[in-house]
Amino acid sequence: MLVESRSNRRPLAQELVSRGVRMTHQRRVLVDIIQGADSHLDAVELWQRARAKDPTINKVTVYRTLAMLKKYGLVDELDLMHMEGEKHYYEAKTTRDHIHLACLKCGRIQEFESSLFERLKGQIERERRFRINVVRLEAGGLCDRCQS
Amino acid sequence: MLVESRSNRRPLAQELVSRGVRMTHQRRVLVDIIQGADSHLDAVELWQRARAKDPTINKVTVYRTLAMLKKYGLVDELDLMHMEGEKHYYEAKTTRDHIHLACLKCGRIQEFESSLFERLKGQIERERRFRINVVRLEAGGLCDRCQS
DNA sequence: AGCATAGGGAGATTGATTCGCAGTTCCCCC
DNA sequence: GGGGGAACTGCGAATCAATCTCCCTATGCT
Repeated sequence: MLVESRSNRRPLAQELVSRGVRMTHQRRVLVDIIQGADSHLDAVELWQRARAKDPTINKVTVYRTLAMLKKYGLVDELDLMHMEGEKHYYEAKTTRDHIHLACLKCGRIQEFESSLFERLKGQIERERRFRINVVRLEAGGLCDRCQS
Repeated sequence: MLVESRSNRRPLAQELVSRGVRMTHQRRVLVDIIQGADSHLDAVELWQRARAKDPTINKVTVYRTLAMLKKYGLVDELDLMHMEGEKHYYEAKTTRDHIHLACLKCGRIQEFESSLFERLKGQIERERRFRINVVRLEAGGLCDRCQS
């Protein structure tokens, strides 16, 4: 894991170039989609959107690019409680970790930030001397709209 | 991936019967293994241990039993940061949720409990009116032994 | 522009999990 | 202490995401 702190929302493409990563046409297309996405994308959805811009982009390239972004700590990989199959979802990493709340009834995904979460991470690092690289907190249940 | 043994609940088999679930020979074998396990088991490991007791038990039955236990909220499903492949790990649900810390270097899994975690869950339920059924918090990084 | 090499395309492959169906077992009730 | 019948299991095949291999192409440096 080559995770380093990253300034807030600098374009991913620019970020990669500054780290000496070769910027290919395919990577630029993929990275732009991830950054501009309105929702959490899985690999196949990402592939389909990429093909709309460039029909030659291969699914394997999508996986390779995602693995590369993960390696540099530029995306987070989510399971979203495996609500549909075992696929993974991806989002551009933000400066602050957040929690994903998955409604098991309607499928809506909410995000939640909390200073308690930050304190909890600090407690883990202190009490266990564990250096956290990546953390994932997901909750499954019923959202406000789906109760009663 | 060693974990303290968890007999802090009544036997799973008994729990299932009291819920009106049919107790078959296969389920008894599987549930006993899960309950007595010294580590987090994946489906195939569980299957192999079950076959040692009853060679006819089929892998599919393992998956079906795990799905059933999940449905009743009697086991937790873990990803352990997908350290080796995409398989899932299972543990009998304990009375208190805990965090899994996965060392990305040596593979050791530690468990961590915290009242901050409980407070965080409470905050989510209050502020978002979200009823949490199941929650999973995993952190990947370097354990104390693997630093420096 | 030319070169060395990292990156990409295509199809086959793996590995975990699920499906369809036929045969079997548990367990409620007499 | 047997049915009866729904629930469960075994088995082989199917699915689905993700990965590998082989070979060709394009990027970034000079």
